[in-house]
Amino acid sequence: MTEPGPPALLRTLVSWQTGRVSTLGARLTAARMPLEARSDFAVLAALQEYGELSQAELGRRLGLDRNNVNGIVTRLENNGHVERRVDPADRRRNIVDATDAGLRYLDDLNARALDVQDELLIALDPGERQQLQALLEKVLASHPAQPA
Amino acid sequence: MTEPGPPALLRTLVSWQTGRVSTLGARLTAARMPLEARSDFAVLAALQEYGELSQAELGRRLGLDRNNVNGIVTRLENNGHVERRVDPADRRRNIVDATDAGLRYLDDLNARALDVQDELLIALDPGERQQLQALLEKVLASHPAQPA
DNA sequence: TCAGATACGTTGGTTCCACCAACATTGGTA
DNA sequence: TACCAATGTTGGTGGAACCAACGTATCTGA
Repeated sequence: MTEPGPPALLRTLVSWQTGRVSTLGARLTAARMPLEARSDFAVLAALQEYGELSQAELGRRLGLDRNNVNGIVTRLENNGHVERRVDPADRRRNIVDATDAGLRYLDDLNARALDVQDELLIALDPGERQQLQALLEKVLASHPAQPA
Repeated sequence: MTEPGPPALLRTLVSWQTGRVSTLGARLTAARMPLEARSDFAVLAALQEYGELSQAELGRRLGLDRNNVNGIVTRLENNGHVERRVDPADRRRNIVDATDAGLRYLDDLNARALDVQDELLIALDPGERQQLQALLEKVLASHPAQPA
């Protein structure tokens, strides 16, 4: 029987592998929530951990560029998950802060994200999951998160 | 000074990490070749390793759906990297095969892909790279490559 | 045998995301 | 003061994963 696996040139290419795993994650995510919720999750997680931030700073911390941050924040604002106001100390900036509803929304999204994670990594034992996460973190830490 | 790192909720989420690493890989790739070459690379790698395949089988082995395979094969055909003919044994199928020029193109793309890989994984020693690759492979192997 | 289900390729369209370009406003600096 | 940099905003491009529908060809089972 023909093994329908990917060719070796791809199987050994981390940049290809991560793309596939990421797509798998998106697919599992889509089964539980609208796909756009992933951006919401990232922004709300940053606001929860760091408190209020400007849009540009959100972009820098999350690796998103400021064009996209704008759209995400607008969506969150329309849904009451976030408040946006001009920074009186620097009127170029918009200060973004999570609302209570936003934090509840975050908790919900986080629970679903952990479910996805479990399903995605079903083949790995806890030690391997920890290893994988640490290696990916190391890779990311070595590259500046460029966009602003 | 404020550490501009991503929040812990994301840093520990493999599905988010892989997305970021994949984006980094795409960025490094884009610096060396047109982005669309990544699809070309995948298809040509499969043809080199397995020989001629139908479009549907290409999709199954690579995890692409047949709509996108069609576009990629058309592009490769227009550039003389691939030949496409109807399977006489099953006239529903198109048999796709790499040309000599296509295989040379593949070698070129592969060399660049390995350069990208080196730059992407600069923070990992050879043992860690091997570990990361093996863990990702294990994750992928546990999930059926769905599209056709 | 033949009628229905299935597989394949193709076209056309949607959504998400990364990215680029340009602009007005505001703040910092030489 | 004159210049430059940062910010938010709008509008647009391209890649990739999807979904829907269609015609053609093959297979299956009644």
